[in-house]
Amino acid sequence: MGRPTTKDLAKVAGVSLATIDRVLNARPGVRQVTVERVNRAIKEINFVRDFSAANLARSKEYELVFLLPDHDDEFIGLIREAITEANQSLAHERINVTVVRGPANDPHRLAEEIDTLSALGVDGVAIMAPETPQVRDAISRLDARGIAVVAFVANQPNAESTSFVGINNQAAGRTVGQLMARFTGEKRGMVLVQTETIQSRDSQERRLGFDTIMAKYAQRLKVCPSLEDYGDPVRTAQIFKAALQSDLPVVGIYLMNHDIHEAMQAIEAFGPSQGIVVIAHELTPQTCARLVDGSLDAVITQDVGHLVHSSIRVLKAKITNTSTVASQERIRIEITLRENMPEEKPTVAENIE
Amino acid sequence: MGRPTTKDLAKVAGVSLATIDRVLNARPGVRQVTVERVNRAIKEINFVRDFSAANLARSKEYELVFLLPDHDDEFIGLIREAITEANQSLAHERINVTVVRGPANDPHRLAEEIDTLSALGVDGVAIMAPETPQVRDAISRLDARGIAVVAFVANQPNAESTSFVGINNQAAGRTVGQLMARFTGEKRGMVLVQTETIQSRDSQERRLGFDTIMAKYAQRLKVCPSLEDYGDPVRTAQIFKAALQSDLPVVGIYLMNHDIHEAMQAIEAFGPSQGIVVIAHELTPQTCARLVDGSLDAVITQDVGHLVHSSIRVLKAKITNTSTVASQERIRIEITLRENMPEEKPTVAENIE
DNA sequence: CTTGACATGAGGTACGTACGTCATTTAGAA
DNA sequence: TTCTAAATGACGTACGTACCTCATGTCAAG
Repeated sequence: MGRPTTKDLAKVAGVSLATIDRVLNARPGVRQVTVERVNRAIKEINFVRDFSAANLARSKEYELVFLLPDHDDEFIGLIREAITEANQSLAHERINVTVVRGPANDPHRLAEEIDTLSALGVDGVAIMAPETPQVRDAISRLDARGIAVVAFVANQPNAESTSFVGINNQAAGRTVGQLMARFTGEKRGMVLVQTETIQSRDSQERRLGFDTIMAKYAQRLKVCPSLEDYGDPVRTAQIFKAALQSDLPVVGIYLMNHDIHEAMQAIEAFGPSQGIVVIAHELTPQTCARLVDGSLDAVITQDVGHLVHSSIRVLKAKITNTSTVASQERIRIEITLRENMPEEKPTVAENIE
Repeated sequence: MGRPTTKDLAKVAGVSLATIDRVLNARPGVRQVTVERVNRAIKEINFVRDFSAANLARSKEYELVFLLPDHDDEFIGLIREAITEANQSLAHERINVTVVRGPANDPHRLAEEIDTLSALGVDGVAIMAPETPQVRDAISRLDARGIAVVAFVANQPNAESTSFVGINNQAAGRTVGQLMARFTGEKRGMVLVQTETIQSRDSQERRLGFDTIMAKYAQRLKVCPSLEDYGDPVRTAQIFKAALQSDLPVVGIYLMNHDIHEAMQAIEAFGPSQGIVVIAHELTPQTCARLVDGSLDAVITQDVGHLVHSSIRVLKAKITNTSTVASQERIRIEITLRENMPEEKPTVAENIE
């Protein structure tokens, strides 16, 4: 005997299949007493709806959308790859994932973009965007229309009923701090922190965590105010040149941006060739290469595949009103050194023949 | 229009549903030319079988077994929890996971245990056991009966057609080496390496990786021969006492065992209270606590939930003869410091009501 | 030409659920 | 009691696939 079915449930609850159906799908026309009788029976025989069969019968596909920033850095690229991959492996489960790009730095237009989604028969949205009042309101509107929402990578702490899939940035900053404190040994000097803009919540949280640990464990080091480059390569070069040529020797650099290309070039151009501990975020082809050649000492990572899959699971759970396994949805703050970089291991299973 | 169905496939291939069925399920009675015609049509319309529907029709449950060592340490406990959890979340997918315990250190009896499994209608087995000829042969026998096998945590490199779900232990050892080299700063002295037995393949690989890095980056440190404690608490205390009271100061300790309780007690009893860098494996309640209180400096981790889920996905893929997404099945070597320890974040989704 | 082996088609039932229609029962008010 | 609306039951069809039976087609050996 397998799991109990709706038939078993009907028998135990002493009602017909039709009533079971009405209760399970929250259709009208059932007395409260009967609803409760059915619910008791559900618990009694530990009934769980067979979602494969349910979806089959509904012949419904879940439409999920990832709303990503419209600029392209390597991190976003990895996310898009992971989404494509997920879309393929989830085709079996009647889940369709698409990507929509939105202007991350224009809250009004972004909010409009979000509003558009609700018209398109979308069932769930994962939003990666800086927190703004406009976005928060747009999320509420989605919520009002019964569309599931997840904050993806960037938290939306003020949007209610929106789960967050991503890392605790303050903890990430602390982790970088700890590594910086330990990797610099007993050296004295200056630590640079670079970011695109200190306006962004992520930057602020990471910086806060970083400072906490530096203050606690590395008072020998002087942590400079964040260097903002506003995404401008010329400015990046300038600020690094200035900082690296100041009196105090630079012993550590924390790169908060996803895109580290310009910064690394500036460091190589103006800094000493050896001995600066450089720590960055996100494992991309570029950061990988730089871990290998030693120009980066550590990279703080959130597993992109995990981020995407977790978001999808959470969205699906919200849509079908089921529960998720909390421990599985926790995104780890990973530390990657040259030694524990993922290798390309050979594919494990065979293809369909 | 959703995905193509068997009907569409039949139309395109110019054959009947019955023939499609025979081809898809490798039933006899179809000419080779016809099989190829169907296969061409599959590619042409990009047909993918709907496994939910297929499983529904089969009304078959997949029986998976995790064969775990019969001793109980915290790591095994975590694995068992993860399996229980997975079993619940996979009930929807008609996957049943059970745990069987086997005598890890008695290859003959373990092999018998494995043989028993094939009688029980088991479809797939994840085996966590040291590599021995007996086990390898038992795995071949499973294989011969068409039962999918995965080597879990401990690799079985000589068992053919057996995938491995776990980490590269040599890389893990290298990672520990790098951390040890950097965390000890400029200090000089001795590094201890403790293991249950240097016989085990895992220990050997980890040690090898560790030594490679120490030789390369920390020649100032003297790495001692591995201290074997054979799982005996008394012996653990003895060897640590002797090592810690020798002439050269101990600056670092690498604990390879899952169970670190005895070792840590000995270190606290006989070593200096401060300044020794201690690195261990696996994130358990105990190692967590010791990261927090500072008596451990770093823990090398493989995500247990990921291990379990990945094994299940790989087994399922083998059984249904489908493919897995390689990047998703790669188990990361994670570094955990106090700062990036997983927090208990509140459950994200609601329960069924 | 017959025979038989094999290849293929046609059609049904089942899996567990969704969802529709229509008939019937029940409860509460008149 | 009688009427009415609400609650419930009975039943059919559908989703995409598996798997069974039986009929029919084809081809080559005898």
